[in-house]
Amino acid sequence: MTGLLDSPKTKAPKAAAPKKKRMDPDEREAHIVAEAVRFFAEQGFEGKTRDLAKRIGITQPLLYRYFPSKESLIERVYQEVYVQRWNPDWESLITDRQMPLADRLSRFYREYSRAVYDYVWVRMFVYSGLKGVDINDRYLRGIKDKVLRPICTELRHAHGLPSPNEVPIGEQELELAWGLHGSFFYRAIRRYVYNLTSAADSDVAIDNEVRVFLAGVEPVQRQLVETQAEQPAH
Amino acid sequence: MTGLLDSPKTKAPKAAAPKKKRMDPDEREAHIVAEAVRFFAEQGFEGKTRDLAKRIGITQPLLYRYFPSKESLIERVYQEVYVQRWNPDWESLITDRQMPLADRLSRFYREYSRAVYDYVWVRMFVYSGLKGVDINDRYLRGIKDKVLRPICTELRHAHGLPSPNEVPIGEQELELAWGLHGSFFYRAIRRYVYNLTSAADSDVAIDNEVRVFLAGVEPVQRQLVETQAEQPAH
DNA sequence: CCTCTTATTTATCGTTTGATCATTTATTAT
DNA sequence: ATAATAAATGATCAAACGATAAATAAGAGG
Repeated sequence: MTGLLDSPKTKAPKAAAPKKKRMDPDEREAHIVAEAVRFFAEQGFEGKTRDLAKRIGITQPLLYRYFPSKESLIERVYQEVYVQRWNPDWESLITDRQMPLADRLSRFYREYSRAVYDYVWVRMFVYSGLKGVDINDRYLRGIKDKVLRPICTELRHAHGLPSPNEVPIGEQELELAWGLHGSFFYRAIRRYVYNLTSAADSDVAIDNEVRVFLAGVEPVQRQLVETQAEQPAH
Repeated sequence: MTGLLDSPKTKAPKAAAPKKKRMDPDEREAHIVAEAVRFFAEQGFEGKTRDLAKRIGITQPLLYRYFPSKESLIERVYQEVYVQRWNPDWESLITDRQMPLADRLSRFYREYSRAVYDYVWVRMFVYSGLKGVDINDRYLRGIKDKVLRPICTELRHAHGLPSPNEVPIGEQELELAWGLHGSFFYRAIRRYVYNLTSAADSDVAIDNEVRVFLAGVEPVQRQLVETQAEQPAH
């Protein structure tokens, strides 16, 4: 199972620990990481190690027995959050032309939301974006290549337009797919960054967004592709 | 000119100061605020006062002659950023039925982007969202009431559907408008939070998004309104 | 029971950070 | 020029922070 970010580590978190004054090192480490993930998602990476320790129920110096520095703990937290949240099957789902495109997009965004529509994931992604960590750039490049470009390609096919081999996908055309993606992801931002609660069911909202998009995108894409065909390289 | 956030202060920033060893207090204060705005937008509110002072070209204690605490400076920065960025004319623009709806939406989002599609504004808005400052909640409530609900109402009118007085606007219906708004604002996030550069012209992208939205939204909204009419209160 | 190992704590160091105060120095008024 | 005003600096404090080292105590093995 290859993630969208290539990362070597693959380690399943252990089961919850019973009340014990002294923990097995592996257990303790897993426990620290698990709490640190939520802690930094809430407080940001400037969160204080003393606060984290208090929350875990240990003393602050104990953190330094398991991680040589705060930075290394944060590094570990990153891995914990961003690894294993991408299912490579999704790429073939989007391009599976035996299924109607509307179903493919709905299913993809429903399943993708299961992995990503999550307090920790969203906040940490935005935090690291603001801080300029390279993770976002890599990840979004993956989104572009493995989701948005394929969507454009499938739209071309559905609308009887030339394939990307014949006419490359232009910036504005790609922006259409970003629009769909944005209407999806912005809901997560509203919820987990802005803390807005919505009574609207996410799956239903996804279906509706896909319907609106597919019902309206054809003439716009057609125009963009025709323009692109005339001026292959701007 | 009433802002989307009700705020009392209205003070125009002065002109740039010439090289002078000693500044007029008003000038100096304006200068500090102007630099602090960019500084906190970059670094976040945990940015150090010493770094800020070095950047301004003054000593750190001088900040405390103009602001009693770091917190008060941040408060001032908030006001500077969020006041005067809302044009009340936009509300009447959206509801001006003498103009085609497509033009209204395109014009609104083009003009709105002039005010909001900005490094400082976007980053600070997201920062304060993560930190749980109340500004976001108030602001987005304004967006909902002054932009998204009106859009839903105008869509109802354009599609010959009952007005919100007869059938109230449901959550999922509102979510459609959030979708348009998200496809717009997510582009700003990509650029200023994730630091992704796009060759796509923003105004063109807005026009395309509005076109896709208007061309595809009708059947979905119709279905939602009909469902809503049957079950007025969930 | 005693001993050994080591997980965990207590105490503390060096630095950073927001904030204060006495001093200096540029500018204005006389 | 001289005195008065206050803008700006240098020195420094107290608390907070990441990190270290020595002391404590929980658990395993004999």
